Amino acid sequence: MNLSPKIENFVLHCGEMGSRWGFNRTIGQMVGLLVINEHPLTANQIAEALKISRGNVSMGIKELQSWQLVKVHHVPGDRKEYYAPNGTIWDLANKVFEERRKREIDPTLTLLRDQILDSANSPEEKYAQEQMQSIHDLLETVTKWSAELQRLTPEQLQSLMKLGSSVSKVIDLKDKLLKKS
Amino acid sequence: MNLSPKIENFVLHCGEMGSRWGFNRTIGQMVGLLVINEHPLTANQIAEALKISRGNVSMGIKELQSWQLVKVHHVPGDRKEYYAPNGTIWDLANKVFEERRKREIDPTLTLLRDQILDSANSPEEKYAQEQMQSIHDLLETVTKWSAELQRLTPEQLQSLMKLGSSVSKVIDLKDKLLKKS
DNA sequence: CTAAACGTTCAGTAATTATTGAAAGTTAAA
DNA sequence: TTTAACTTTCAATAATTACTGAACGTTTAG
Repeated sequence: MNLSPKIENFVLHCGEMGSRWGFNRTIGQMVGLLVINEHPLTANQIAEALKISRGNVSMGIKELQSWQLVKVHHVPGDRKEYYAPNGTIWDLANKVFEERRKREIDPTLTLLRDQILDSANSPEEKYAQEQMQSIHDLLETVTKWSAELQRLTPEQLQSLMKLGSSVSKVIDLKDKLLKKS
Repeated sequence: MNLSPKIENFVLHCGEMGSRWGFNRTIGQMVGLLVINEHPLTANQIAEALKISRGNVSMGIKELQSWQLVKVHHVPGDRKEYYAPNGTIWDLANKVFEERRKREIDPTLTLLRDQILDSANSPEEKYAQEQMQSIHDLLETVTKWSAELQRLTPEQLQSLMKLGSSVSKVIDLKDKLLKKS
């Protein structure tokens, strides 16, 4: 496993971005490495390519599996496990998006639902309650929207995104549209 | 600054979520505190409420300003600075979203643009190139889409998000719609 | 000009998070 | 059943990130 400079560059970049995408540097590099290689890699190949310990690879793979970002391949007559990205680039991005929604939004939504049920017993709490309600409504809207997007086929999604500046036209015609349906 | 249990609960939760939203625990708490309080707070009030040092508040405010999440108020005849959220809940969410796009997507887009210009000189690089192109296209689509969403008024945005399950109908009618415009 | 009241900076330290590597677990061939 | 070829786990440690508090900077009132 000797990476060409171009590929190494990409992998290192994924490492730097790793923590911003929700994992850590090593796991970012692992994603980059798996995505950029046409063929599945063994844990040892990953350890060697990234110059990290075998144990670290094992933990990283475990984490990536919890995000559903990798799948395991087996070669007949070979006991090693071969790891590959679990789907296309598009699929992976979707999974990251979904998983982050679960981690970044769902817990707050749960908390807010509980808090809102309690009644306020001071002016400060009254205001706090209102703010919590706003946050709740926002997050709920985002969650529903995100569920809708997940239901679309990749083609529909691309189609929607490529609407671009005509999005506002769509919105303006929404009412007319809804009457038809 | 003595927080009621309910409010304290919310603030602590914001702290726990802080790092998932892109900052750290203290800064998460600061956002929570500012949002949940009807009136702007001074740095000392923040320090006291969150039981952190004055210096930490100063650094936190600086960070929040870089995200454009707080604004400063002044009271005539009072030298203290009063901090408040920079807009509605909706505005804040938008700013976090936008800032995160800058940090999580833009640097990768820049890298990929450069890498794609270079020609591949081996089969592995050929494949790598294709993958990078896919990632690039995906990120570019997301970036453009996000720019579109930023251009909408909050009302239009809400309206779009509330389309819910009729999103697919909108997409299916896209062609018809585009012909009209 | 001086002092008081504020804000900022940053070196040192504390807290958290990531990594290693050795030990233990698992599987299957011989 | 033994052994070899793997994977996993986790305590110790390294690396990173966050926080404190003292020193310094700035502004204004007296």
